[in-house]
Amino acid sequence: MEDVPKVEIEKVYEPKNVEDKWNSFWIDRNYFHAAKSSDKPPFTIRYKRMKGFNTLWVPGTDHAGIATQTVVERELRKEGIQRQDLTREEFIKRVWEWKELYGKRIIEQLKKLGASCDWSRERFTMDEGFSLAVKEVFVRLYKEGLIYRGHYLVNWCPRCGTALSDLEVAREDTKGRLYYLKYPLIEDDKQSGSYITVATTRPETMMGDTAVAVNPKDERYKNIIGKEVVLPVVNRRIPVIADEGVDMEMGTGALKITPAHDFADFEIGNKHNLPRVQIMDFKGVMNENAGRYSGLDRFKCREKIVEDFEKEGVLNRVEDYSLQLGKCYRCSTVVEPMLSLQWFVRTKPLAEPSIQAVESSKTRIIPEGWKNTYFEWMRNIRDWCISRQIWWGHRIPAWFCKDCNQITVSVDEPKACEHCSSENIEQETDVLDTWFSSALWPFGTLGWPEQTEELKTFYPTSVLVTSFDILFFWVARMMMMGLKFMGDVPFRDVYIHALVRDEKGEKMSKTSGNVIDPLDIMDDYGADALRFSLTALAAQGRDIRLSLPVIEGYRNFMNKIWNASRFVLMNLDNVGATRRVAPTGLNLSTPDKWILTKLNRTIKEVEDSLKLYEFDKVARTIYQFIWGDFCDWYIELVKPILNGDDQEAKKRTQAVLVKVLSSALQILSPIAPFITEEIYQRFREFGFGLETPDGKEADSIAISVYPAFNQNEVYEEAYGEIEFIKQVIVAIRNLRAVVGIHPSTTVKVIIIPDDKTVFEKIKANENYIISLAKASIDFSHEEKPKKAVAQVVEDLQIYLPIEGLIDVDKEVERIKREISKIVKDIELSEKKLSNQDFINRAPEEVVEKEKEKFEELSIKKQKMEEVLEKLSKVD
RNA sequence: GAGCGCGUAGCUCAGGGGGAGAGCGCUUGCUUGACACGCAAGAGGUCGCAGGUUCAAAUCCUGCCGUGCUCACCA
Repeated sequence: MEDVPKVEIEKVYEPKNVEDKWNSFWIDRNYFHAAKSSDKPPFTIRYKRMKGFNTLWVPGTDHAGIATQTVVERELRKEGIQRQDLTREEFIKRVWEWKELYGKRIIEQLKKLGASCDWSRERFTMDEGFSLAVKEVFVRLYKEGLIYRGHYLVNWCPRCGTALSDLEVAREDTKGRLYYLKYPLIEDDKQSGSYITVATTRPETMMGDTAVAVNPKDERYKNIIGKEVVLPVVNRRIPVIADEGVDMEMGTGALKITPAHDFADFEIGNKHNLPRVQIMDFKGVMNENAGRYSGLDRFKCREKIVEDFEKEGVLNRVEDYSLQLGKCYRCSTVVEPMLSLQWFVRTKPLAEPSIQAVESSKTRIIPEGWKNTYFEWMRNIRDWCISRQIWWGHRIPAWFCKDCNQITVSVDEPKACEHCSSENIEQETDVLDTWFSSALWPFGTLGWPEQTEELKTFYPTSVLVTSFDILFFWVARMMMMGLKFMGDVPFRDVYIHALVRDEKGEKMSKTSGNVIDPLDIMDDYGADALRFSLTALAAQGRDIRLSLPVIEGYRNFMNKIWNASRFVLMNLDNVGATRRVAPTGLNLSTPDKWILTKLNRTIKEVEDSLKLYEFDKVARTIYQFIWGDFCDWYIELVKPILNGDDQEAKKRTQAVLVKVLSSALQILSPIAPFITEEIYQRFREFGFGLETPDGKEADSIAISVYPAFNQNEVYEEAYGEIEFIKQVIVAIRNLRAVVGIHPSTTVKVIIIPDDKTVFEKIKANENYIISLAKASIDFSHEEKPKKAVAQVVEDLQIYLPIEGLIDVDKEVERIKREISKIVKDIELSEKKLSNQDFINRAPEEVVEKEKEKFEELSIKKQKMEEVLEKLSKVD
């Protein structure tokens, strides 16, 4: 007792005391810094680093154009300032100031989580270098004709005051109304008194109608094709045209055409050369083309016009109608299709190679199910509107000439128009879609357009880990740009991880206020507990429901690891002697062999699962090994040795303990880096350092060599033996519980083995049974006990004699229940074995296994019946 | 409308043609020389419903019911 080492370790693991310390330790030591070039293949994450790869994780953020501008504008408004009160430069300065203050949240979260990014390479899409790449890409695409400018109908957010891409419009189920409007028919140049009725959800757009379309096959309208109707309110005459695209079943079969405010109508308008009448301005307010409604907001206008129509008899009827309304994904304002001059990317030529790359698995998408979603989008891709009418973002590098009206596109600011040499030029005020710049991330962050060493080393990257909701926004577009400008895919693997939802399964969002801030969780439970929870719940193809009880459970697991380590450390006396002893050469005990076998199988399973991105399996495997095998059994099996006098055995056990725990910590380290580092550093103080790839002692577990599966440490026989002994121990504990014996009382059990091998197996492990089941064993071959409860393990009968009274009836019931369970299984097994088809058609090993099972069950049944008979005789 | 996914213990979820699993919760007993954020022993399930394929189906197929998501210009 005197030489118990002076180990001072807290009973409960406190993440707060260690996490920040190790984070700055890792970063100061440059452990996450990637070599510019290396002969080692690159990959990300801690696991690969421990496997000796040159790893790089580039951290960074995009500038979130519209969202950020919106927030900053709101801040300014609190000061009574409108954006327009400032110059563009002043405003952008304000955005940068805001970004410096609040834009670090994500980075903070990442750092706190212990993300092993190379922080010296942190990038921001608005950085100078990255901006250069953006301009370069724009210019090249423009020169190739893949970017064009034109007057088209685009999705317009009247609140944000900018065009949006198709992806930035969210469709939402909305309750609306279907209004039936009567348009008077013109005959012989005057109103005939008859009408044609059209149905619309947007009656206010009628002022922009330039035709009514019907299906040429529609008998109802055949005779009025080519005639005219007169639009109420504006009194404009418009033709009735025929178009095959009109669905005769929908509405009235007559479709009002508003080319300037509806995408489908725009197409029909083009086909028939219809004029486009724009009836509202960019704020959604009706303009002079709206006649007496001019100046009204579009929704107010609708109310008013419906009211008027009702009075004037234009309105035939109104029906409730549910529709999918497009809304701005940033502010939920109803999007308005608007005619305007915008910049577009011609996407088809870029999509083609991106489709092929995934078809040929040059890039793999994991889980595979997402491939279809990717293909679906890529194959139906439409041109991408990339111009935004905001200030925060990459200003489009195009200059308009006021003399010749031509455009000059250039990376550097031009002095004069390249067409007429006029110096009277002005830069485009629009900026680019944020995603246009994010699309360049994989090469833009590595120094492109310069051909840097980093590009050569790390492009194509190994893996992108991301969420499905930006599969199109980001992944698809990185694919297009990567293939276009680097001639190769941006990443080999795309791992689509689960979306984290709240405990009710709802998507977290700021508006519904159910966001759990990871920083808060880490504050309460530690970063490792959060990391482990997310890993354990990361089953492929399923979202994560994050709830506090789950995190608490894994916090407890961290504490368990802490205490197991505490136990091992407290038992490391004679440090010098056991230091760095490889357990393989020692005279190992059966439990030693058993735990080493388990360890190696665990390592193998973990690595196999990692390769398949099955992170949940990785977590479960490690959890089971550390808690279920190492703590519950190995430590318990070994306690008597550590407390005993056999010095040799003690040293051997210490060596195995350290070896197994170290390896377990290593495979856990990529998931729980903080606690494993803390424990590792304490082990180092005792002289148990791990090695780096070049054979030096590792200053950090994060750079130690990941343990490898070792076939020489797999001991089948010892493994089976301990598994058997475990069953015996559980059986005895069960008997104790049934009878209600106090845990501290030692009992005597009678074990009746049928053959010598079994007897020897028990005998050899008697000590373990004694200490783990608090039982002494009496091998009485002849005499079965008079008064006892019993259990059967395989062909082994275990009796616990009873001194006092037990409820014999209850015990008989219990055994009978157990027997009937066995009988059921036997019957099932028998049925199979007597089925000729089964014998003939099932694989041999399955039949063999079934026979063995039948044997086992039969023996067990027989033994149980003996026990029952015995018990029944007790009065 | 099209596509994808999910219905397994009270809850959260693994598994995935040949003996129903884990964590939490629950019951019972424990200040056990690492840990009560713990230890030990238990209870708990026609694997959504109905057909089909197969020697064998919780697992594969079809349909249905429920549920979630993504995409789509249908008035």
